[in-house]
Amino acid sequence: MTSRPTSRDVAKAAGVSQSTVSLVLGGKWSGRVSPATAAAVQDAAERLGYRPNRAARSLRLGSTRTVMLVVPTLTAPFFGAVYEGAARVAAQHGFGVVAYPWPEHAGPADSPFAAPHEAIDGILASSLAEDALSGFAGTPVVMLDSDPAAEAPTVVFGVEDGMRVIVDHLAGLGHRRFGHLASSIDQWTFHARGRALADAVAAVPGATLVREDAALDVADAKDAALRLLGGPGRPTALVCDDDVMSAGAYKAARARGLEIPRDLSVTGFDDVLLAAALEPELTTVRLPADELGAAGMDALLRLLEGERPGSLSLPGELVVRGSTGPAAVGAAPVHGPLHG
Amino acid sequence: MTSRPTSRDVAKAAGVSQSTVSLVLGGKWSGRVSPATAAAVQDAAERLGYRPNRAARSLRLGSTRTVMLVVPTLTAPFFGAVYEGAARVAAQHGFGVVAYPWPEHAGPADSPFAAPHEAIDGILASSLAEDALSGFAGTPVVMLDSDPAAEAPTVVFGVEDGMRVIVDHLAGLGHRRFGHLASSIDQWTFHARGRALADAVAAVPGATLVREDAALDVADAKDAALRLLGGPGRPTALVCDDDVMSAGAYKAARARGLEIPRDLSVTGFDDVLLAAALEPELTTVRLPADELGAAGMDALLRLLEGERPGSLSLPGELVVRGSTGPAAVGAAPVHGPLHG
DNA sequence: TCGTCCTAGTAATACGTATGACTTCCCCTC
DNA sequence: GAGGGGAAGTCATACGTATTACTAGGACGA
Repeated sequence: MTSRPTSRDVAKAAGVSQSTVSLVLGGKWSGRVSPATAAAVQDAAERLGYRPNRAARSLRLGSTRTVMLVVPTLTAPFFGAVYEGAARVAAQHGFGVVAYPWPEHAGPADSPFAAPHEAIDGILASSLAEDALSGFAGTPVVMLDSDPAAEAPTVVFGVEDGMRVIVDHLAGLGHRRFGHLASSIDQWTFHARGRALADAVAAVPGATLVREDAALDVADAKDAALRLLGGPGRPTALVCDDDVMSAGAYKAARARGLEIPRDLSVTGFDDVLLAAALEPELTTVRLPADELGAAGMDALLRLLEGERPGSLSLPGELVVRGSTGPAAVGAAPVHGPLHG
Repeated sequence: MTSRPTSRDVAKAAGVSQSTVSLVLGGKWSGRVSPATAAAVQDAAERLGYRPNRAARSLRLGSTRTVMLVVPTLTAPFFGAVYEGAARVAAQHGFGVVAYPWPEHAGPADSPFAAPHEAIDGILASSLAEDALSGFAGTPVVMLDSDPAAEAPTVVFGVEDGMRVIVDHLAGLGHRRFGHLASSIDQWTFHARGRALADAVAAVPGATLVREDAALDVADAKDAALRLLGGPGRPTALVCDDDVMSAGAYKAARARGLEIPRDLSVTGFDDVLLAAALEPELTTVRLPADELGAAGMDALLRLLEGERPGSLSLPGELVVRGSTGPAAVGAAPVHGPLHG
């Protein structure tokens, strides 16, 4: 036999009918098939190296046991980790995951990838506006790192806590003048980070916050950071929307002759590989991307089974490294402490 | 109608038989169906939003039009880019790509991902030993960045050229004492890089090469680099097996009080985001990972159509940035220039 | 001894598509 | 007017599975 064996081949080998094979291998034979026969079937299946044909099974069951993961890109390690977390959980339930990189600026028709409407049971979409998925109406969706106000169940990071813990850390080091190197990307994640930072700074008596927006790349972030560090009364701490922007902040600091962390503290967000590669190593908030993927897949599988999973928030963790230090004394605000 | 329309629904709406719908939508109706009927069918399909059921089609055709991409991980941007390149080409031919992260040290059974033997038409495997794919015998395979001596068709980078161009660049700057910060990973890619570097250095009159092995992470690379920079007659140029290791080299240089590129030149390999984030920015060889994926997928699709694609080598490109400079005079070999 | 229930299985069918074999119908030629 | 042949479709079937409805044969109680 040159092609793959079917359940009928197994049946013939075991001397039973195809139905029996299906019953046994489906695990639903309690009281329907004798243990001896079941064992014979399993033995035959093993011997022939039988694997159920997935297409046939999908056709019969009306379910592909495949889930689509939509991400802006896979070239960012963050989303790679999301994929791996999601795929791990999916595999435990016999589901496969097909990744679908989809730049946020692209419309539904722009995607170079053929939309596999028909081949999936559900969608896990990361960092995307919900309406980008029009055209998939009717397919169960779970959104990751997106506006929790959306209709679909959502899994996000606890950005508020993350920013608060950063600001607390910096405030504890004496910082009062904060700069925000913000992403100009129109995405819920970054809006949330901006709001969270503003709130956290507002909770620190006497603290000020200035903000510059930039694209998510090193060169552009450097330019924005240069502006932040330009005038008098410059910030003593730069809070960046993500680690890559921090690299730009580093370059700007060097260009201005500022030494990190002596003259300037810098923080990131995400804790990707880059964070530990920088000099000095970057203080940042670690976001467990794989857990995001795993939790999202968990929610999606629940949704597929008819449950209605609630939205969820995952905590980040502050990782203190070498890029943050005490605020220079001379850099403190001239006026004394306010509001006690 | 709440569930998705089938070809039979379209047939009813267009007033024809299901066969006709299949013929028209399959595009094989030249001389079998009148243009008017064909138009009516297409119109009805459009109106109902008909999409062929992929499972049924797969079952009928015996082909899933899905290809598996096996990579060590997706958390490395390099492999994310490979995926995107492969998926782009696949989509143009109506194929989907399911990624399958598989750490090289894991055996076939160790993978947390259920092996979808039955659901794929072919395999694109990156940075893997060929025998890791036992158990997929009979499935067409194309190997990426792997030993071209393998049975399967292969697409690799022209590592020899890459290393030669690095060494030429450095030799042109006066360097003669080279250090190799090598990956300890037992993988064809890195063996090839080691050989290529040795050959390139051997071609430079009076040049020497010392080597240290390390894991592919910043901390371990730093330790190895410290050893390389330890003794007298230390290398004036450090050639690293990849960009991440270069970050370790930077840290070691700083620890030794060496300034890059004044006291020490450093080069990387791959040109990932990190390369441009380092200070100074890293001179490296850019490997077009997406082209690797695209070329590999192209070869695989050919293979699936019965052709026998040959192996292919893709050129890298030297990107000169700030981490390489003239060899310090005092560091030059004591004997004068040889061979003009 | 007959009806009933349980056990251990089998037969038949449907999922939605693609395609080879057929069927009409009509035009054309001799 | 008989026959050939092309155009335009339709019929029937198979892909491999999961599951529902059915059956054969005992065992058992009354």
